Amino acid sequence: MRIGELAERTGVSTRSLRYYEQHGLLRARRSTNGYRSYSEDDVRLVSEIRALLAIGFKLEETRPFVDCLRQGHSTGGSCAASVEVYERKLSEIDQEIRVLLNRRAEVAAQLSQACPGCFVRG
Amino acid sequence: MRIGELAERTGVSTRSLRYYEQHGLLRARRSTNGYRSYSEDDVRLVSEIRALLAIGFKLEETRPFVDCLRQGHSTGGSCAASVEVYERKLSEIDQEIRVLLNRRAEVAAQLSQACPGCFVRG
DNA sequence: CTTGACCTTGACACGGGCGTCAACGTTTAC
DNA sequence: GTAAACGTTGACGCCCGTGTCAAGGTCAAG
Repeated sequence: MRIGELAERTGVSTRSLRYYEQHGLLRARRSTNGYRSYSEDDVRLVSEIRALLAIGFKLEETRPFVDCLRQGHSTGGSCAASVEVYERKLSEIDQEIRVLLNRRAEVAAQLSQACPGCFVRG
Repeated sequence: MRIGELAERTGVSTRSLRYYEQHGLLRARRSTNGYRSYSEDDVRLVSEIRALLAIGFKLEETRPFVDCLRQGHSTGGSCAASVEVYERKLSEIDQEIRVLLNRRAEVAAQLSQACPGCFVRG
């Protein structure tokens, strides 16, 4: 299929698909006219990328998952490198949560000082 | 005092001070030679801005606090507009925390599926 | 042949706060 | 006098994924 159909089937803009390719995450055969040509596997691959981006992964972090799929695994997360990224991401998220909790406490403290009558739940 | 001294006393780069001025948060008198001239009050003002930025405020969101200080209040948070920003910020932070918690759960779920032996605390 | 839908590459814009450099004026110290 | 340290404005870069536009090639339908 061509890029337009892949875009439609995955819900991803052609701009993004070309961007993924530019960064080596998506590879396309080329037709004789120069058009990109994709297979069914690429639909899954793009879906995997989007699913990861949706839960806060950076594009670069999806690379191990993409490689994993290319190596024939049914799931992008089945490889050791992917598991490592999962675990690293977990700790990053935990760290961000800690930062936000600290910020929240700080803001709440300042608010209650500036406005003693304001009740701050939490 | 001139910009270099203000930068040193507040620990803020001159670049940042000019940036704040460019966005109307900091105002400087000008000496005859064109140099910016600051007062003691500006030290407090810059400190207020930095304290707010440090807890996740956007620069624009510090404006009510700055205005509040300019109106003679001893604390930037003593004005109604500031309190509103505090409260809005609190709910924004809460929302971000919820998003991160959802992401964490999602990542943990995918990890435990990809690697059943991996123990995920939380 | 023309129209229009599709494809190609390349490039600019965004947001946000700041680093950093250029090119130049001023003041201070020697 | 001159060098160093300071000041000025203006501009570009960064991150990062995407929108959007430009200028063109390709193909199917009429």
